[in-house]
Amino acid sequence: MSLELTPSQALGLWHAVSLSQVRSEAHDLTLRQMAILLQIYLVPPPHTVRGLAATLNVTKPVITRALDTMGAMGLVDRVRDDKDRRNVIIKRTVAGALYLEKLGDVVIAEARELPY
Amino acid sequence: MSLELTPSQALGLWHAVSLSQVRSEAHDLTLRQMAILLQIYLVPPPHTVRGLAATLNVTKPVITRALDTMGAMGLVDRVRDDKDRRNVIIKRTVAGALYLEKLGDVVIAEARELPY
DNA sequence: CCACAATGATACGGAGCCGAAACATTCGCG
DNA sequence: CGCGAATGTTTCGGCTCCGTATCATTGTGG
Repeated sequence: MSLELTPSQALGLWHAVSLSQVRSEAHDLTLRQMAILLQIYLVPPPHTVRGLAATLNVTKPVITRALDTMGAMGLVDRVRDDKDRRNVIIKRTVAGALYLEKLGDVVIAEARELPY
Repeated sequence: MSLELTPSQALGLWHAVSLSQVRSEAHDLTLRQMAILLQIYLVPPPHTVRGLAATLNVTKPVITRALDTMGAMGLVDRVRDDKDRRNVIIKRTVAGALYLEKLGDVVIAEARELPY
């Protein structure tokens, strides 16, 4: 059975999680960065700059810069593809997995405490 | 009964909605702006700059600037409080309500199409 | 081999947001 | 009245992100 939400639940959940993120997080990710991170961790590899750019419907420099930023945070890693050295394969990290695990916990907790 | 999500559902929902926002939206709101907008529309008025700053745990200029931006987009409106002219009351707009209604629709649609 | 395509990174000018501090206006209270 | 507190705005320098164009490296096909 699919997950059926009422309009009140949908916006209430988005509100509660956004609020939680804003309140707690000193260094929050951009919506684009968040989407890239989730794509990397929730969709089977391999992930490339070009592939992510096509999926998110943004230009390649957007992906490169986001990977620079999140790479510096330790959330992702980049490795050259040895079969085709033009490609860069984006790798997951323990820190990235932990980051998203915490995000999932927040979503679950806020969903549980929603009114009706 | 409360809304119980599995970790997979929680992150999958966040992923799908973020992706949808990034792909479609030319001019996306900051996480802070989103939190402010949702706070204004989901919590009973009145809303003031000071109150929002305290709720979101940010400084007042953050609220002022976000209201400038979202006001220019027509998503919110500002009116001086006649009882205490130091206060500014933040008002909802039709465009803002419509914007959030569409966001709610996206969340509901993505939740419905989540795997297991 | 060599010209061309593909991939990702970089340069550059512009725009938006940030935190801290200073500011203008209004209220309250002695 | 007058002075300090409260409220919201503005200013400042700095940082990040953006889009376009260009570059460097690597693969591919004739």
